[in-house]
Amino acid sequence: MDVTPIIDPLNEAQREAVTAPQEPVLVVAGAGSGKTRVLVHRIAWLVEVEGVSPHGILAVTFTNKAAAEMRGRVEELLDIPVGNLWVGTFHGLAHRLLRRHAEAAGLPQTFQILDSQDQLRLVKRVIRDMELDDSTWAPREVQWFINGQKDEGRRPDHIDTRNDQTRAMMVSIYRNYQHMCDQNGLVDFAELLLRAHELWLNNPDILRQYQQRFRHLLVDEFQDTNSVQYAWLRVLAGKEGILFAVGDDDQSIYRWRGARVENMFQLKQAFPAMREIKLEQNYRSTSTILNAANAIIANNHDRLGKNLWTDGNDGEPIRLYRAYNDRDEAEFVVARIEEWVAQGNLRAEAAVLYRSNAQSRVLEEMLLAKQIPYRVYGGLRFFERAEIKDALAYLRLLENRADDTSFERVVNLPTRGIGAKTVSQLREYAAANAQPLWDAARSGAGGALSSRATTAVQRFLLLLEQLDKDTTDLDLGDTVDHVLQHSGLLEHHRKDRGEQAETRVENLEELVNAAQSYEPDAEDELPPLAAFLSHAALEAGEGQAEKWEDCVQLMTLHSAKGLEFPLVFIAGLEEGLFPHKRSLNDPGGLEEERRLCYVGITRAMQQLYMSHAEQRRMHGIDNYAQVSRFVAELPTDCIEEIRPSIRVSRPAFGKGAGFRHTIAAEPPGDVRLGQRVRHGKFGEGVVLNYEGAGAHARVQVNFETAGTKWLVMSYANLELM
DNA sequence: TACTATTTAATTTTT
DNA sequence: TTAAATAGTA
Repeated sequence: MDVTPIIDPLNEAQREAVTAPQEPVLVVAGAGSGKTRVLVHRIAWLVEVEGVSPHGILAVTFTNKAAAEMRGRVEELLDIPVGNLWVGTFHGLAHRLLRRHAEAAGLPQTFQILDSQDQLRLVKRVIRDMELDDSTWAPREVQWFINGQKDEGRRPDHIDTRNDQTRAMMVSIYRNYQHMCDQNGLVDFAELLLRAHELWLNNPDILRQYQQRFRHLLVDEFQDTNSVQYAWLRVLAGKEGILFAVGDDDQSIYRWRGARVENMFQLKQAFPAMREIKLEQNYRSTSTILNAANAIIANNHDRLGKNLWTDGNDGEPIRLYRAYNDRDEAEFVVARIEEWVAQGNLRAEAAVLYRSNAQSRVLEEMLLAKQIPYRVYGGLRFFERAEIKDALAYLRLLENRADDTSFERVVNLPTRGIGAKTVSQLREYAAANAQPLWDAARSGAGGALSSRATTAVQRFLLLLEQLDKDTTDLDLGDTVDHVLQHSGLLEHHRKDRGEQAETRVENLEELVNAAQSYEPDAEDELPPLAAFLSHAALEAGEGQAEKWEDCVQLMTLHSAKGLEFPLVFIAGLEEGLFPHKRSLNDPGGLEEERRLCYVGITRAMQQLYMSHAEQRRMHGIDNYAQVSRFVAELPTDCIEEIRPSIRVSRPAFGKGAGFRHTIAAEPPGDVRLGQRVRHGKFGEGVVLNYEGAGAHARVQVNFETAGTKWLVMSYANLELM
């Protein structure tokens, strides 16, 4: 057998990982060190050389994209279809297990998946039903709480609420929410994982079956696993399972979403035989860029520790630009991109990275003004669009009449005279009788509805029954088409004028296409419609399905993870923005920001620009910030500061012009960050922040006794100390 | 029921 | 500033 294609393209460390004996392995893979290659080749090695059947291998990733790529590359390398190899996301695999063992998992066969939008709606409803004030119990925070608990594997009963009223209330919302999900056969993302874990724990025979099958567990991006995912893996591995984990602790940027880097550190205890291999040779960036990345991340503690290197050349220095304001910064970035393109490079090779989405705005305006095509990552995905979700709600009701979320979504869409009043009557009746809205509607809420409402509701029920009947013999594409035509949804959007309405109609037509060309995963053994609905929830689709055009890439640092670009800009390196002020409270948060910076830097292949603005307009008011601490952490010999060319006058935007601007560029009065001040009423304190200029300038002061306050400079009469 | 005015809050988002 | 959600009005 010829193993050259499998081991030849590998460097020494990669080869050690790929050809390691069948024992637990942890691969600490730095950015750009070829971790996907190692995973793919490891699978090939196991199959081709070690004689392991693909049937006995499970490979887990976080994103559908990564899963698809891995599957594709394995098939390419092995040159044979590997149908019974399980490759998928944690959520996808958990979903598959729950479908296969729905009963053992305590779920109805027809359970539906809630995406985070659906989940938020449901949380809102629960809060309302409990007659709680939703400003005290902000639905987003409650959702956050519930998911946080689930990510840690905690059910309501596991949570200690002694001496904590707030927590106790959170838990009872959680409990009611879960009750609602169970009643309606709904499963949110976190629940997929938690249930799958509980499936192992409660059904030893099922667990054993999978333990015997999957002797090899390969996990990508291990630093991003949360507690439940980790527990799920450990239980599945048992005593015999062989774990091959790949990850980079320095690229852990999802702690705030439940990811636990510690899982990576604990592996050695959990699997004493664990062999640790570091991939430090980088094939992406110049050594200047790598030096900068290494220097930044060296400021973090709690690392496994590694140093990226390359045998490539130094490349160009990292350019640092200090802008007057955000527009100046954008202008600078766009000018550099124009140069890049003028040198014959592709726009698509340039990426602008930023900390928060709002920053894209100025950049977009500038790109628009210069007529440079661009693409902003993020935003609504195809299956998350309102009109698509409406259509899916009809389809979900066909699958599962007990899906109240979907019921409420479309019961009056298009409008058919079922107003808020009627729905709330139905809801009340359904709650009182512990039955789905569908059943409540069938009984006309026990006769409580007005005759007009009753007819309207009956018409809706009949419509759905009719849709169900008419689509029994249709294939998936025709079913979706039929539902769109006969539910009145398409008509509803067609009669709407305007560009947006047109897009909506196009999207709905696209949905039919998507259904027509959808190929269910053979392993999932689901009826086509059910499979399609799950697919829609688990894989939200592309952001903008635009046709390919050579455009500049704009995205947050988070969404840049895993990507690479010849030319990279990191914009907005300012204290309070990056690192973000909301992560400064705890040291862990700051370290995560630093890792984010590390991720950003390591995206760059050839050229890296970093910039910050003295003045930045946020939420409509001008803010002043100091340069990010991360800039100071860069080695000075990697950096070349770019001085703005001398201009006759400083750029002043809007009214006011030069004079005003001169004042604005300085902190109000003589106040500086960290300055001690005294106030007549509040006593002594320290200046934390300031914003605005002239008469509107405000400072934030942390007083020793009075706490933190925002004060208007012209009134506060602060005494400098 | 649909449109308009007002209020409120604004970090990151693989599934 | 702005987007979204809510409240109020025709």
